[in-house]
Amino acid sequence: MKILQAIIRNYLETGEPVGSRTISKYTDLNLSSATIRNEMSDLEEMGLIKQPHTSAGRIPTDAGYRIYVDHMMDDSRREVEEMKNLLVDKEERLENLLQQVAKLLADGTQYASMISAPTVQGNKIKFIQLSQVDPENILAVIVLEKNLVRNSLIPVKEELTQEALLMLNMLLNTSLNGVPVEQINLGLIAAIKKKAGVYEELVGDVIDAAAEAIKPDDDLKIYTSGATNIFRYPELADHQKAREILLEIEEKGALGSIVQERLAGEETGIQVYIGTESQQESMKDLSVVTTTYDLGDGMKGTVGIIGPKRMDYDKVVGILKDIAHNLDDLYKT
Amino acid sequence: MKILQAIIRNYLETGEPVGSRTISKYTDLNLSSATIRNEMSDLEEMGLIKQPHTSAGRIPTDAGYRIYVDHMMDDSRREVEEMKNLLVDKEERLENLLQQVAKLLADGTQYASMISAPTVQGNKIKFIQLSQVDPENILAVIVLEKNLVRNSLIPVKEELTQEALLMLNMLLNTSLNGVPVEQINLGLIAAIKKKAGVYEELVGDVIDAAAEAIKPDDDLKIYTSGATNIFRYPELADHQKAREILLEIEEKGALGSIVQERLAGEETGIQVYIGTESQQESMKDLSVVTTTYDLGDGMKGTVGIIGPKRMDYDKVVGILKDIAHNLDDLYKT
DNA sequence: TGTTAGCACTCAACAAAAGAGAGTGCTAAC
DNA sequence: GTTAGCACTCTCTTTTGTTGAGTGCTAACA
Repeated sequence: MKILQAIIRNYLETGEPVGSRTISKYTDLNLSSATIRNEMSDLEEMGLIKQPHTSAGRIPTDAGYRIYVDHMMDDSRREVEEMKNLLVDKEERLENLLQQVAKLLADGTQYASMISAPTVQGNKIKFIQLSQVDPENILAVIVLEKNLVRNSLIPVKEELTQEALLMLNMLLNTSLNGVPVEQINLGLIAAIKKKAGVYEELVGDVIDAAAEAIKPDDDLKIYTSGATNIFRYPELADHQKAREILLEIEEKGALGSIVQERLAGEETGIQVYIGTESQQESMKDLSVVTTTYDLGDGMKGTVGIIGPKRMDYDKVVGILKDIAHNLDDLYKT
Repeated sequence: MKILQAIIRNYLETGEPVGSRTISKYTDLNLSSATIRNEMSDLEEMGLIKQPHTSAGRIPTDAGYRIYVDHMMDDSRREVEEMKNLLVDKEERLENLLQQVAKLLADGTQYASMISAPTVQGNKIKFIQLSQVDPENILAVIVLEKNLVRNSLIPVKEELTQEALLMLNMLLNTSLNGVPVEQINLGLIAAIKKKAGVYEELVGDVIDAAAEAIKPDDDLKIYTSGATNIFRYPELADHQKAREILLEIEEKGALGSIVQERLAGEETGIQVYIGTESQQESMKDLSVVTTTYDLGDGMKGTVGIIGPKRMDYDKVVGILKDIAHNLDDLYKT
């Protein structure tokens, strides 16, 4: 239905309810406003558009947006050029990179953005080393494939001898090298402990620390940017709403669920949540567009845009694809 | 002047301009409204209070708040009990701790809060170790006093021999052990390089990496929380203002300057910036109360509360002192 | 001299009333 | 199937009063 498309297009731009007159005038359909009105009636009956009040124009419903996103989006309209060369520098620290990407997205789209730290799934241990840092502490350094480095300080009762350290290092490396993080289980731990002899306890500590260091860190860390952009959209800028939305973005609760949902699922393309589709009460006036990026070797994360329901889906989808693509390439040099 | 105190107290509570009648009624001064009016005239002339418009009550000016903060605050009124046992758990990762503290502050005060990561000033190197992680990379682990661990991956052209590594480790440790980070200068580097012989280049890389790893990381990292609390205060919740303030908090520009100012100065107590006193246009409707915390060995940071000018200074100062105290103790076990 | 009562005046805030304008649904004609 | 015309609805804006809090000033009082 060309008319639905026209209505949504117009509403995306202005944010105002659009009336029959406007459509009749500013499209090349060459239909009078009366005809449009009839059609509108039908569309309303189908639940694709609605009137905020009698004698106002129509605005799209969530279902209406859905149709638009699924069938009517014009991929050629993508205005990605501006961001094409965004040059995600290979930043020293992942954290900064993510924050930078979030900012980039927010600035580029004028919406709010989020990006989750990649989860380290199926990452393998590549190198372990214990060193006596001072008489009371041993430093365990664990390097994973993809050169992720973690370290942990382990207090010890007494200083270890040079030989003991050497022995333990050897032991740990031979037993854990190439083992995926998830596969470190009690059985394996027990086996290694046994071989450690007197240092059983210490080895237990080291493995615990390793597990600890790897898991909960980036667990569900989400970086956001451009939250204040919501003030650009009058329909969201109202006190009550703005407050709720900002709180949501700050606390990241709803975003967390979305990210988890994304990571759990197998789907890897663009996903669009319109209004209540995200199951989150606080998101009812927002749309969230997400996609998955993949740093390789199971390091996946989610990146997305949060904006008003009347967001420029074409543009956002384009930009997200771009970013995800860039991130995908980043570590595959 | 008891009257000024009464006016400010009242205004802090209500946020509404306070009239002569109110003061006359709800204080134990036993003065009629007429008298109060006369006094108010004087206070206005002195620039301590002002009227938003004729026929409205008076509100304090920045100067008025200043007087209050400097001379009239009632320390006994502190309502810190609620937070007394806040139990800042010794979190694994500093970052989480700081974020947690920020949230605690925001929740406890109902204002926005900020905390800067501690700057590592005068921290000394305690331990350095190079290890061959894989054929192309060497991992440099640097441990500082206070057990701050940094690491950096250095690409190398060819694998080093066991002996070479041992030699370099020995060299680096003997030359850099106990050296404050700031004192690593070109002269020192040259001297070490010379001793490194064939590995001159590699050593240079390591030291560069070390310097790199230590400095810019936590440099001016600021964690904030509770930004949305500003919506609680009608005088800030207006679109335009709220947006500016939230943007400021998100971007952290102004906060950064304040933190730097604090760290540069020698003062270590509570500091209150009222309105324009912070030199930041965007802060003109806000007050910022900060204090410095000290994790020991020169690891200092700034923690503060950002709120409306009519914030409950007594309470905020109390809580901040408490938090700073807790943080001070944290690492001094 | 400091305090108080009284009064006229000002001005924001609220509410009711009056238009204006946009948009609709429906009917009748093309 | 499309269009013109018209009465009707409802929001939004503007206007006009009205109210009430609060002031400044003057004159009386202790």
